[in-house]
Amino acid sequence: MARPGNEHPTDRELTILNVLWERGPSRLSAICGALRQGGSAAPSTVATMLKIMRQKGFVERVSSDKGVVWEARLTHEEAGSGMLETLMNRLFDGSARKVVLHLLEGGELSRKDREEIRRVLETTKKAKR
Amino acid sequence: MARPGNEHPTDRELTILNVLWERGPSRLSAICGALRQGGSAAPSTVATMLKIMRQKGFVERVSSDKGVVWEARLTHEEAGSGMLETLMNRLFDGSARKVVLHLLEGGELSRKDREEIRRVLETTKKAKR
DNA sequence: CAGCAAATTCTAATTAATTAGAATATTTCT
DNA sequence: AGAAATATTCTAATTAATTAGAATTTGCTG
Repeated sequence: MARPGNEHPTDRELTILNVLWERGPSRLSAICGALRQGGSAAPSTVATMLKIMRQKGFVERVSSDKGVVWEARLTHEEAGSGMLETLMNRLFDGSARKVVLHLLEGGELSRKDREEIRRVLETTKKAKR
Repeated sequence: MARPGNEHPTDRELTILNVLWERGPSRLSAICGALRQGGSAAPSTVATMLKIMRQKGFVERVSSDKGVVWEARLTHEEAGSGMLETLMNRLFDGSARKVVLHLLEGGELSRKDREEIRRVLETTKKAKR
């Protein structure tokens, strides 16, 4: 047996997905253009990547009237939830509480951020569950 | 050029690190034993993995009086912070706030968890920053 | 101490991920 | 249309990650 392949997008794949999430369905050239900001990205490289991502179901290839466009099938939301959950399980005992506390103690939240969090906590206080 | 290699431990590497974090410095056999719960783990496989992880600086090989033991050099804390930060940057605009809100809204926190979070928010309210 | 058992290292095979040059197809401009 | 520019696909090379069989070393037992 050899490596099993990741269920989540890789780091490079994410850079491509990010473009699609931001700009919506795009043609290859547009993706390459967007990626050029911040490093190299030969068109053929991106194309190969898209092919593989397509096999994984992360993106879809759609032939519109004006050539081929690529669109994300995996949503930003799904990717975020999935990857955060995996990380949570692997490094935070599967506890969302631990993740939150880690962030709170990490000092990466401004006063305003904390305000907002408190507000959300209040709002959902009486919610079910 | 080809793949650049990940700065963070891979999923499999994390399973090994988790053992070391839980049990402290361990010999290969102990690691294999711990991994056996939950899938395969040929000793030679784990050994190869440790060798690579050593090159990456994730673990250290220490010859004690009673044979070789392996210990984690990368701490649980470091791995958690680093990986969470990378994920945050890639999928949450680098915003800890967004991660927290995502978790709050995901409904994965019990009433008790939310209590604790609120308490921590209070405590650090007047802190600097 | 010989012999068995457990532990460790050596060596190598397999697959995923990443990269891009060359070839081909398409569009655009004169 | 013909040439030039642009976009896309084909093909293949390179490296990381994962796996483990075989060989070797180390430790224990009778």
